[in-house]
Amino acid sequence: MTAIRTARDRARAELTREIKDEARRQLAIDGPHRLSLRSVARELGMVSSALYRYFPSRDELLTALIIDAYDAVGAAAEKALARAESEADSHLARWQAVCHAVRGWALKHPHEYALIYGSPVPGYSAPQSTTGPAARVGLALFAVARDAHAAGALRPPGDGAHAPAPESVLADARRLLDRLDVDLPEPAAAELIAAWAQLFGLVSFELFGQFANVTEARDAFFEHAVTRLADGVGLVPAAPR
Amino acid sequence: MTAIRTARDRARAELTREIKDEARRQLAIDGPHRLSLRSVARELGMVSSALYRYFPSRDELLTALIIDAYDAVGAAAEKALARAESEADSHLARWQAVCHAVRGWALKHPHEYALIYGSPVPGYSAPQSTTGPAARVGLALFAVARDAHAAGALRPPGDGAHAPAPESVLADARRLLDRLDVDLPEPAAAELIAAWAQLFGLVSFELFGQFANVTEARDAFFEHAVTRLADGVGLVPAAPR
DNA sequence: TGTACATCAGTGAACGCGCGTTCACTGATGTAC
DNA sequence: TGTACATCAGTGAACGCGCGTTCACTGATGTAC
Repeated sequence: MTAIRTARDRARAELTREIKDEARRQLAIDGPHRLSLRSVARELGMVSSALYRYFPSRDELLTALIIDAYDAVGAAAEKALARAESEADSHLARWQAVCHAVRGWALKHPHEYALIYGSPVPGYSAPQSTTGPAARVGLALFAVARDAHAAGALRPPGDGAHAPAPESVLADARRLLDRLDVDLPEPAAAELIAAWAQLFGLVSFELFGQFANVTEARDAFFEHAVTRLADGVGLVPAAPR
Repeated sequence: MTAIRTARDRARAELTREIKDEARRQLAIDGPHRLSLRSVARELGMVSSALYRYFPSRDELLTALIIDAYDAVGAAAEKALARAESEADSHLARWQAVCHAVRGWALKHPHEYALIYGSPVPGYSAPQSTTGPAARVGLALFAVARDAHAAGALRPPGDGAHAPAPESVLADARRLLDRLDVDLPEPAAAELIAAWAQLFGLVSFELFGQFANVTEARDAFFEHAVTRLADGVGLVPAAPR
């Protein structure tokens, strides 16, 4: 039923994929705003109007690419996490693995990264359908913290001397924890949200050229910065024994 | 000589400004890639070819806007710092003042912010002339740390239990400190570079919509995150007495 | 202070381009009986 | 298994649009003597 499809269905799925692949290829060269249905069609040897059998408009094609990009970076993060878990790495190592996966994917797909974490495409507002895929990286980070907490490897809140988060911030954290059904102290969740945003600050600055003339040891810098982020969240450097 | 200009010169300066103002206005509505010389000219009641007396190409106009934007956010940061200094605020308060100025400017000028901290404009690589203005916010942050260090209000490196930065990262920090002629421990400079990038990660996530459904207490969240960043750099919460 | 010439701002027409989207159509594939 | 009809993919032409940039031009402003 659902497994065996007609020839038409298979052809349709394949062509949909080819259209997106070609669009991605052009994205990687020209950036999102030069992506045109006509040139995608041209490259595929079709007439431009034929694409309308697959995507009702240019914006819908862009949306599909955005969702795919979120899914790709999310999958990379999840895969890195799964590998680190299976290798029984420390919680810190898992955190680092997720962060490195994000950066690695970004360096490999700079234009797709820019599409989702750069300026929003003008006149275009991301539809609801993107929010699920967009959450995956954040969820991977939450999973690391949750597991560390469950294992007693998360520094308890109030341990450091730093200022506590105000109540309104903790309330946001609580709402999020409830929605995700994750067990984590609220202060840690608040730090994690900040770390999540800051992780992408590091990646974006590197990718968008802000580090030119500032940092050359990019790998080492990122590794160190990410370790410090983990520290801020409360992941202790080595598992306690 | 340089002060008194001919009528032609004054008219030229004024029109150059008006062109940029109108371009900025369109930027704020449509985003950078829809910015067209023709529509700017139209709005100013000129013929499109007339703009070529002022900017040799569309890209040059964009470059001018980019430089102006860097200068604007840099000036906002510097002004906030100067005010905090004159009010003899604590070093932490100065840090917060600079960060808030950046966020405030960004919220007020989202498209200009996206122009400089969002995706690089495709096919366009920022010329050398942008690097000076682009550095101003970072320099303001460095100034805060430098003054704190001079006043003995910077936590000495190695004080916390966190992992030290690797040598390659410290070397980058040293080169930067030399170039800027700033006296600061290398580890602190390394943390500061990371904090600088992370600050923009926070602002970008807020501005580009990643915080939707995550954080509602935006002001409090930012304030707290920025205080934690200062902590990471070594700015002690209150001036010691 | 006046004149002759050089510089510059702005015009209007044109070139050549690519774009998104619509629409009536043909021919192939799928479905119901 | 065969036929009649419905569905769908892809075509080709067309609509209407806006864009960056060039160029020869006119008329105003500035400069040198």
